[in-house]
Amino acid sequence: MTAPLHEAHPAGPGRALPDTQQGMRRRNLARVMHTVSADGPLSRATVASRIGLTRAAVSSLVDELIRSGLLEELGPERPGRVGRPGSALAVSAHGPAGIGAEVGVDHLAVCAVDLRGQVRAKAVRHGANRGRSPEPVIAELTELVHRVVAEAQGEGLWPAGLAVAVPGLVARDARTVVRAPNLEWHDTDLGALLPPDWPLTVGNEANFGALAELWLGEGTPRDFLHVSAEIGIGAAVVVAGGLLRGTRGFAGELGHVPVRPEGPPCPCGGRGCLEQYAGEEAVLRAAGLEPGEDRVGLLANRAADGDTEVRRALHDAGEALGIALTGAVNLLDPEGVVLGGALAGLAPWLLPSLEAELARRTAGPACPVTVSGLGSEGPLLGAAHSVVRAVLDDPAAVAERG
Amino acid sequence: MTAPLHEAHPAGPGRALPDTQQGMRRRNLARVMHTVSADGPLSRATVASRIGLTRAAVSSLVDELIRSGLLEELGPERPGRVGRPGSALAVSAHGPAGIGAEVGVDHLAVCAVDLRGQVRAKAVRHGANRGRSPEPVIAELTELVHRVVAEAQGEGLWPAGLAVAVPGLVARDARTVVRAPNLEWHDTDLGALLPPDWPLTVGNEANFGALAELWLGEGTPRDFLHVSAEIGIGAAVVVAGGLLRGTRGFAGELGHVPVRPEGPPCPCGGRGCLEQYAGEEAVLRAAGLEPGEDRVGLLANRAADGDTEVRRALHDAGEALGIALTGAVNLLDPEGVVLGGALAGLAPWLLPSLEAELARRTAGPACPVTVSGLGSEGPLLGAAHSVVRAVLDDPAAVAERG
DNA sequence: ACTATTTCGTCATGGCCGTTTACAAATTAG
DNA sequence: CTAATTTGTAAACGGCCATGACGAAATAGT
Repeated sequence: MTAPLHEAHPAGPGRALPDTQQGMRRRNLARVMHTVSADGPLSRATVASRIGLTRAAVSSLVDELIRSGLLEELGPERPGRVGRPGSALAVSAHGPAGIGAEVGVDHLAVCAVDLRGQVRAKAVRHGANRGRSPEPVIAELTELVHRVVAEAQGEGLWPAGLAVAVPGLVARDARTVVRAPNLEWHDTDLGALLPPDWPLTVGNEANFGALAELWLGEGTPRDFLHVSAEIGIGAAVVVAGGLLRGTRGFAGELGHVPVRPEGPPCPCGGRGCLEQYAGEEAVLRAAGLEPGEDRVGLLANRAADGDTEVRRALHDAGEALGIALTGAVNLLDPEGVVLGGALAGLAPWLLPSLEAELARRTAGPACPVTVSGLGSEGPLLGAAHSVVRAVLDDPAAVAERG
Repeated sequence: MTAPLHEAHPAGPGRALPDTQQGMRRRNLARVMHTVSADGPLSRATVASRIGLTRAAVSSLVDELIRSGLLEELGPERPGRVGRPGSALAVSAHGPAGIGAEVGVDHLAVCAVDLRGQVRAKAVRHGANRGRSPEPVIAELTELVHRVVAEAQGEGLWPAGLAVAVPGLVARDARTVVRAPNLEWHDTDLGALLPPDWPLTVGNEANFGALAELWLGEGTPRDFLHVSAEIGIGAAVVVAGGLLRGTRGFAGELGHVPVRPEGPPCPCGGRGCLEQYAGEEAVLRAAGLEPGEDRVGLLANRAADGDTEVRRALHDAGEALGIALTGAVNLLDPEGVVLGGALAGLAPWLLPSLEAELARRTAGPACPVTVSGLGSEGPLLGAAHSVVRAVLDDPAAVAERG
């Protein structure tokens, strides 16, 4: 019953439901959930006027949602205005929870997020996973999932689904990891390894990071480009509040956009790809550093210390990013560009040259570039929230499992 | 009541309607129209099973559509199978018609297309429009519209709306031409100049061309990139069967994607933009030709004659296109790339180098590049069909006007 | 303090719409 | 010529939202 991640939100809540009365009911349940979730505690009357139904209809919908444990009645509102005060409704803090998991290159993490968006349980396990075979890694992850679920259940929550963020390309079935270079995994079906019988979604780390930015970022627009560097350089394209995945699920490969057509050869077969200028390896080499643990932190420290070689390397990387982004911005006309993942930490030294290139090459006002405020938690939160969004999108489907 | 063109189709038929019983009815009317329109004559029972409603419900919907003149009963189907034969339904050939218009640099054209997609009336007027002020041009266009509408009415059709394709950027209101360099028009509100009281949509020529490709092309995928060169070089991005317009409506500016970051300066402010290598002016200069009338035809003729200078110019342009498209393909992972407009006619000499670059720079199988079969009629047909699609998307809205 | 006013939530009624069930019509298979 | 199958329609049914009325709970005015 879990729709592919990328199709969960292109046209708003629950658009895949049939056009029969039951489908209408389910869509309206979803609209109530979305409205209450988005705009805090709300009275039935307010919800009614926002979504264009009558108070009576909303009353009936709310009753059903309360019976299912998805909505809670908080009690009478503070009056303020004339008239009988409404009864404040909020999304339940004791209903379903979204379980998010992340397979990082050197850590595993799992968390549970309730419908209000609060992280209610979390478990992390450090240790390098590069080169380990999938089975033991997933076994460890499964153990963390069980621990987090137990903790969440202690608070009255129950798991509505699991979403796993991995640093690699994921097939459109949202279960199979096609290629994860930094883990050295190929064509691995995580669905067979992960035990839960509740809905499972596997997705690309950068994509979940972009969704976190969309759902959690302050003032994030509904059309933007999210650029992150973990495995090479990836961009997630968000259009109309939904992720653009591409025909094969490979959209957003910004790392292989040509920056200088006759530049250094790239493993992809091309020449002068962005990764040859702004990829982790390229930047470390240009900065005169050896690859090793926590390379990004090292770069940031050296740059902060005023290391000219490192600063020059980051300056040049920003320039290349600016050139590649100029192409992307011309093509997509997004409302903004967000730097996330490792790029966020290096932004102070990347941004000047990046923005200069972008401004220089754009006719009108340049596309604003901002830095993600979610730190390294983006993908994990995005994964957990994707499950929560699925509940909001079709509350009727999940209510049956309560 | 006319939705902006680009939002007419992102999520299928009539998705903006309210979730009330009447909205449900309207959406189901739309689904019946779309089904019958797409898959030829169909019986009520077949339609019912395709869209997942019961025969009784479809009967009622079809009755309403027949009464409105949007559907026609063709008579009993040829039996073939056991059981009572169904009664074939087809979209009406005597109902509403979409009026499409095109303001070209050296011609004006108007046509009427019926719900079946047939061109039923057409009028063209040759003559250069470059530099003329909008008023007299629009007056001439209006006269052509009246003539075509009269002809269509003679065949029992009535106009359901007008869509105008212009070679320039159009504001999101779908009425105002922000900038049309080849016409030398700026900030012109065509809505004020065009008389019809039926719905009006003004759109970019390249976008309408891409929609024509989407709706009329043989085997055109639902996710593709349509590249055309009339004013500079424009690309239309089609995602999930809908046009991607961008925040300001400027998406698809492929012409200003950087190809060689330190190449020749471009009026846009950048350097080495695609237009500096594959733009009309650049190609003519490289080929050693003077700008003048029918420049594209001249290029094609010379190339066909084996003029080495021209062939080299086109080879180089194809190379630059290939580089720019590599970036776009990496970013969007489309199912294919379609060359339209003037590029279609020059394809034989552009394609080899274009495809070579694309293949060289892509890891997996290269994105297939095809050539539009619609010739120069794409934008005009796309405009007319956009009106037809609007009717299919909300038949109830248009039935009232019959 | 008391009344009028406003707003909220609910209930009963009604209308719209797709489903279910039943049936006549039209064809093929034997 | 009968049995089987499929189509289209009609009537009864049930679900769902709209409408209108009502009691409840607050404010505003006297």
